[in-house]
Amino acid sequence: MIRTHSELLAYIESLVLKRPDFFVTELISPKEKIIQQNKRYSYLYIIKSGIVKCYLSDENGKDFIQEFLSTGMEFGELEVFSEKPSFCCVESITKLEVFKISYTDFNKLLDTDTNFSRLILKAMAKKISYKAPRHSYQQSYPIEDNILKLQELYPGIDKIISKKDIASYMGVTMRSLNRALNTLKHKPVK
Amino acid sequence: MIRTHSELLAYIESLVLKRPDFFVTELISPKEKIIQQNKRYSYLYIIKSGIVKCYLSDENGKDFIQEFLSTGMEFGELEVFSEKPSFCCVESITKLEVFKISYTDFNKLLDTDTNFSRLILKAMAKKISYKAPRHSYQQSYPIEDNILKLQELYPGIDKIISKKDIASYMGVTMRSLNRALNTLKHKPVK
DNA sequence: CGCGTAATTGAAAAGTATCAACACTGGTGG
DNA sequence: CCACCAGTGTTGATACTTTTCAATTACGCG
Repeated sequence: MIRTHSELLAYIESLVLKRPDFFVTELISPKEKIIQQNKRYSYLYIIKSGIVKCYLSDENGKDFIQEFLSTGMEFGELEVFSEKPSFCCVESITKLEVFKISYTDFNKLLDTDTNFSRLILKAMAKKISYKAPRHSYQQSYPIEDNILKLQELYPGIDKIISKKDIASYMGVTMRSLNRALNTLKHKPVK
Repeated sequence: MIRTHSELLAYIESLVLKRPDFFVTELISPKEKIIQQNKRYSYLYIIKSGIVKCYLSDENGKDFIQEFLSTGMEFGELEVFSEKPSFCCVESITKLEVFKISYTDFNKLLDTDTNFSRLILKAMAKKISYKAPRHSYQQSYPIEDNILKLQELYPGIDKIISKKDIASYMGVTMRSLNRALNTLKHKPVK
C-alpha cells in the first residue's frame, strides 16, 4: 500500500553527488498539493522521505487514491513520456523531502546513463505489476476481504493514513468501510 | 479498450530487418493461452496483428481482464524487469501474428539502442496512464455509465469481443451487464 | 441432429451507497 | 478559559445496485 523503492533512491543520491546541478532538494509541508490534475509541469520528483497520496478526482468530487508513495518512489515522470498534462493529483500526507529534476535533465540522464534508464524502466514495471492485482482484487471481492488483506499486509496502517483516505483507496464510502470494520470486530470468524 | 501502439510496431519492424536473429515471427490461432499466470518465461511478444486479452484469474475462477491488446502492443515485458513469474494470463481472441524476442536479446537492445529503450519507456508509461483512470472510473460509477462510455469510445465492440469478456473487463457479472443494457434500451434518456 | 458454449431472464439474497444525525478532536479568537 | 468551528470519525435507517443461483433460449459447428 505504501510503496517504496530503495534501490532507486540510492542511485539518485549517488547521482546528486555527481550532478548536483540536475537536482533540487525541497522540503514540503503536509497537505500540500504538489501536482494538480490536468496541469502541465516541467519537473518530476523523487521522494527522499515522507508519504504522499496520488489520486484522481472526478467531476463529482469523488477522489480515488491510486497509491501512497514513499521513499524512493518517483512521481510526475509519466508526463515526460506521454507529453500530456498530468492525469492525477499528488498531495503530501506527512512532511516531505524530495528531489526535483527537470524534464530536460531527466531526459539527458535517460539518454546517457544506462543504469538510470534501467532503474526507471524497473520502477515503471513495478507500478504496473502493482496496480493490476490490486484493481482486480478490489473489483472481485467484498469490502471485508479487502480490509483483511490490507490489515494483513500493513498492520497499523490506520495510524498513518486517515480513514477517509483508506476508504478512497479502497474505492468505497467511509460508511461502508466502518460497517465492514464493525462486522469484522464482532465476528472474527475465520 | 483495444490498445495499440503503431510507433512501436514500426520501429520493431525496422529492427527485424536489421537484426533478424533477434526476432521470431509466430502465428497463433484463436483461444490459445500464450502466457499463463505464475509461470516463468524467457520470451516477450509484440503483436503484429490480431487481438489478445490480458487478464488475471484468481483462486475463485473469476477472471478480470486488464486490457485488450492489438497491433504494436507488447506483453510479457514486465517480467524482464521484475524478475518474477508472470502475474497475468494472455490469451489470443482472434488469430494472431506476433514477434517474439528473448529476454536476453531484449536486454541487449535496451542497453544499446536508445531509441528502442525510449519507446519501451513510452509504452510502459502509456500502460500506466491508461490503467489509472479506468480503474478509477469503474469504481466510482455505476455499470450503466461504464457501458455508455464504452459504447461511445468503441462502438461495435460487442461484435469483436464476447459479452463474457466485456463483463470481465468491466469487473461485473454478465447478469448485471445484461440488466444494464436492457434498462438503457428502454429508457434512452440522456 | 445433437452437443457445448454463449447469452438471456427472473427471483431472492447480499452488498453498498445515500442521507442525516451526532461525537470527538485540535485549533482559534474573544 | 471557554465557545466556536472545521475536519474527522461513528452510527442508524432506508433505498438502491449487484451478485448468486437456476432455469431457459439461441447459436455455431461437427
